[in-house]
Amino acid sequence: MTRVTADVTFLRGYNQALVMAVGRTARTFERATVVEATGLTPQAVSKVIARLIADGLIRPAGVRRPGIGKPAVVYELVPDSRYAIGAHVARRTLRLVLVDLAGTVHHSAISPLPRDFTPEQLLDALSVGIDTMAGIRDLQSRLTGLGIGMIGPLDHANGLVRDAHGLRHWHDVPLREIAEKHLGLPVHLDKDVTAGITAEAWRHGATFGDAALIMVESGIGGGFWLGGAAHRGAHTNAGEFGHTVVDLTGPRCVCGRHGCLEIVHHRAAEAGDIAHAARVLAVGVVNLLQTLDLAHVVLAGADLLRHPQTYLAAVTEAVGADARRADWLSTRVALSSLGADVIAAGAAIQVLDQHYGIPELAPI
Amino acid sequence: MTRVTADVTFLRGYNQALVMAVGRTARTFERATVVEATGLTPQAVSKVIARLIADGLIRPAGVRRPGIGKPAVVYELVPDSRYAIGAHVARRTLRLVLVDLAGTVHHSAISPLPRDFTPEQLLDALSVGIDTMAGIRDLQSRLTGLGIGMIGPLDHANGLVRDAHGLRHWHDVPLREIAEKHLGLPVHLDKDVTAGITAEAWRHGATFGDAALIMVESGIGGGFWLGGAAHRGAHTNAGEFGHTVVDLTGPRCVCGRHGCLEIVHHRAAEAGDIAHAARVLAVGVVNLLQTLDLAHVVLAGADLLRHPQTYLAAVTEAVGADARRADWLSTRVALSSLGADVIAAGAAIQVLDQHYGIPELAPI
DNA sequence: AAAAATTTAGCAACAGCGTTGCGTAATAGG
DNA sequence: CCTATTACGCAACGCTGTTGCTAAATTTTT
Repeated sequence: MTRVTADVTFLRGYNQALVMAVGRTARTFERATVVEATGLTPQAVSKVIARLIADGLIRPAGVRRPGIGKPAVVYELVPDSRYAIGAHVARRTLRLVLVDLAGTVHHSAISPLPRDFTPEQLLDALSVGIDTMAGIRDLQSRLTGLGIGMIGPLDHANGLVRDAHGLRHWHDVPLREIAEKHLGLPVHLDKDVTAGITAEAWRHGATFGDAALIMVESGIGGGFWLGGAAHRGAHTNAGEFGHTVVDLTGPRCVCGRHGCLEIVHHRAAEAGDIAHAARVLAVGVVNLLQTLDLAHVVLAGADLLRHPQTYLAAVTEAVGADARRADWLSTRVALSSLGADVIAAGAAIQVLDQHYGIPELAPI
Repeated sequence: MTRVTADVTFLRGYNQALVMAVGRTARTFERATVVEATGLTPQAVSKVIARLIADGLIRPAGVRRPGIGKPAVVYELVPDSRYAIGAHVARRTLRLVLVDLAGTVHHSAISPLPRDFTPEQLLDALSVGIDTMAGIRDLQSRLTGLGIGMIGPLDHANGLVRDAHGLRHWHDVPLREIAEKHLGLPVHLDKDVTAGITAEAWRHGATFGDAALIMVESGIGGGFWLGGAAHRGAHTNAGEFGHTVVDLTGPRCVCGRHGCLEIVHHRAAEAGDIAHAARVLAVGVVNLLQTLDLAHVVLAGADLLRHPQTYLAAVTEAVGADARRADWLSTRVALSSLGADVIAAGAAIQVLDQHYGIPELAPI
């Protein structure tokens, strides 16, 4: 939840979220751990911990004997105290996952969607899937909401699907509103790639720096994590990374320009030369690094994950080979740790993040 | 100043900065203006205003009679209550500007730097220039510091120049530290383009969304303003926008890759075809928009400003012509409102921003 | 000219945050 | 059994923005 002004209730939520962040990152922790990580006074941490225990979000988990002196109480996150469901809506499939407060994926299910499905058909599919998942455990009171990650363009702030590429019935659909009404759950809507990078950032913890998720799946998109938050751009349209020109004299792309990364990559892949396709993608990735100076690059997407090692090798090699990249310019390249679940899991995590993540201030 | 934990002193500084932001944006304002803009209660605004008046940062400026009822007190920023000096260090020149709290440039002076100047030579040039500027007015107590914007690579957080392109004597120079010692002023060091976009953001006020400053001057660089803050990347190396590949089969660039935006643009400009060069740059700008979805693009740099209308027209046309860009995807393209002063002014503004801008929280 | 209505300003009490000072509990070692 | 050490938390405090209410300054109405 973003807000403009800061009052004492903001302090409460903010410092509480700091402690939760420690709890997610470390399996167990004690008061001193939090004191060191945050700079809060021990007394303040005690108060925050008491509140979190009262909410059931963390719990004592034994003691640590420091050799001499009173033993320190060890705490741990209670992963199953809160859940969220995430949905990855693609052109022909719906993937649903159940994620707990620790960011662990508990169930994952994929189901087909009708060709050119309508909003109503999606809602029905969501409804069925959610009921199944919620029924597996008794989640009633612990389910915080549904996150939906899907292809854009869309308007994240207003929960509006503007004009999903290649889906005829999706023009200016107020999906968040109608889904909340239909499902009786809080709903959060975002672009697929943005949801994906959120999953990676949440799971890696606070030390996760600026990063991008590169997704190759029908098209090529990018999700960005910059300055400790997802970057969506001025109109929730950031990430159309596939439609950046890398070959001025290249073939014409569906978007009207020539030599877009997507079409050049697609031609190579179509011709069966995956290694070449991967090298083309790698050029685009290095372009991103030059522009944004990222600490992490995460590779994902169905088409990419069919040849994971080819792509990983090509991108790693291109990043490392760039002559301008000095030793202090380190960038870690990796395959998504969540595989095909990354988008859906990220969508779920965005819901958890709204409640238990660091609250943001949106100055005026 | 970034900090991890939030306490009441953070609230104080934060809400105070909100009021200052209103004061900078609007020429005059009253209590009700701030209440509406921030959501604070009138009583809270009164307290903040009282503190700011005590510090001499704002002052009453008459009354407004609302027709009926007690007249409202009108306030205004006191621009000359604080100053900062900004330096733009280029390969052969040093530009110094004096900027007041409102972001207005009062003096601007350019002086030559020796070929392959050393840190000592720069410090001497800075020293002379600063003494001159500080002598013009009696700034002693009102001078908040010196901001330096220069070519990279550098380490913003530690004030370290790593390896400035084309300057032999600039390897791992702790410029901030030695400059503070030599000049007796707080010093802030950043990349030129990042300083530049900060100037634009500060002057446009809070409604300024995600934006980029495109600078064409010997090389091509980009400064980014994303999510309400400057984006520097993981190693203060963001902005090497000129070294993104736009032509896979293009000529070899100094950086080792083929078909970088910079070399392709340079070849066109060298051949005298500025219109073509501008169109090449425009392709790069649209690439940025696809990736980052920006609300503003600001054009700057000595080479670009020699043909301002040619570049402005080419970029505006390319942004508008992109078939994928629907009507809701509006991006404003403009020339820098500060002209050649933009980098130096931005460096100065970064100093002012540290004191009177919105404080940031850096969670763990 | 006096009263009413309206708008703005600010004093005083309050709730809630993290901080500080200091006393208490729990352990190991002598 | 005493001491040193470590961890914990109550109570008072200073600070924030908020709330309730009164006072001040002006125009409009009577």
